[in-house]
Amino acid sequence: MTSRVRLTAAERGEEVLRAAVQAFGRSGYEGTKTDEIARIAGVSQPYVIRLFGTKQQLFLAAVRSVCDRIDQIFREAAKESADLRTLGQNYEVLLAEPEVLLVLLHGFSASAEPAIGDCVRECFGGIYRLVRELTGASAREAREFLSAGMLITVMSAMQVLGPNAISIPWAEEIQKTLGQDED
Amino acid sequence: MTSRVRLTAAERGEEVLRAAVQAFGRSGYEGTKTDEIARIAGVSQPYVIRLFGTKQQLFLAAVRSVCDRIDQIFREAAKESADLRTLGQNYEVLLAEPEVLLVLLHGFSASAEPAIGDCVRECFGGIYRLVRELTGASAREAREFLSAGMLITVMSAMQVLGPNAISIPWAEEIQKTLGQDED
DNA sequence: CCTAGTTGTAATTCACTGATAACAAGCTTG
DNA sequence: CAAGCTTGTTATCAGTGAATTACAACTAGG
Repeated sequence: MTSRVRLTAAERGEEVLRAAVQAFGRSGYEGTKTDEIARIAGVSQPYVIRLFGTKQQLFLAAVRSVCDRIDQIFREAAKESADLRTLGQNYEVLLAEPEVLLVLLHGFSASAEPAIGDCVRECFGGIYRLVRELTGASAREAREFLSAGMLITVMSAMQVLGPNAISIPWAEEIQKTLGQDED
Repeated sequence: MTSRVRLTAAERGEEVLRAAVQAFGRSGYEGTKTDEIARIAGVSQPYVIRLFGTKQQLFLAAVRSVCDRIDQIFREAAKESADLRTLGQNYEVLLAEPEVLLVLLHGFSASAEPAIGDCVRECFGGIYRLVRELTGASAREAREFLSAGMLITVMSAMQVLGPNAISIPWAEEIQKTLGQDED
């Protein structure tokens, strides 16, 4: 019926994964229906399942995908200048790709599910280690850095930060302090 | 069948609300079934719905409830000593009541739902304002304080902080830095 | 060109879940 | 003690959503 082109399973899988990041970012693990992911990707719902086995495996793939993206951003930032300030500025760039932060947050939230918890702990631990390696920051400096990142993440989820953010006094007050020195 | 005592709707509502905080803390908004809440509270599932109207309204009540709890903890802490350090130490006390932090986190995650977003923004804004009022902290100090709180919250969700936390090197490294001075 | 593998869909299943309705039992107040 | 309100349950429904199965259409290699 459709005049869609045929892709290899790997290519189609990439498209579905991108759709999954969008959808999971909006509605979380439990809240997202595989049907919705299929609709975004432009394929049928059963095919989404066949490509990834289960909804949970697709979610894990989405979490790993956004962690890779964060990894990538930090590595590129460190090429410019290997300090926390530069990494932080680039983390805020992620506000323009809200799905990335949101999938991460939904991963935290779904950590009670054992398989998801394992994956999320590994990913977050990886980011912590990467930050310290790239910048040579102390544990405490890295902790403060990640803390700020977590606030940005939850504020993004609350839709008070980033593009098309709801304008609220307290949120703007906090936002103004984000550009300031960390030490 | 049961030899349960009859309570007033208000009293039973309190019990159901406590059960809801437990359940939503574990499984989030979408992931928690009203049936599970009913089981914990020891009442039938339809009664849970009748007491709160909808699952969403019950979730909102749970979010407000944990915000009140945080409010309460900060106010009590400030009676001892009205500074961020004292408030922070008391926030860490919440690690012993993980449901509180987890419901808050699940609230952030579910903020895409308009009614939930409104409620969560109001609650979080209230906490920010309260912290500043109680301690006289600057916007930036308050932001750093809340940032640390958010990291504690997500680490609690990842089960790497608090009682019966999974032991992981990077998590313990971060935890050690939490007691240190903030400035 | 035909056959075997690959990509994809339609139809269906089946367990589950929030919500409603109808009903039962207990209190309380005149 | 009867009538009416409150507390609570059982039965049920209508919708849904992940997963399975069977099938169709395309493609490539011999």
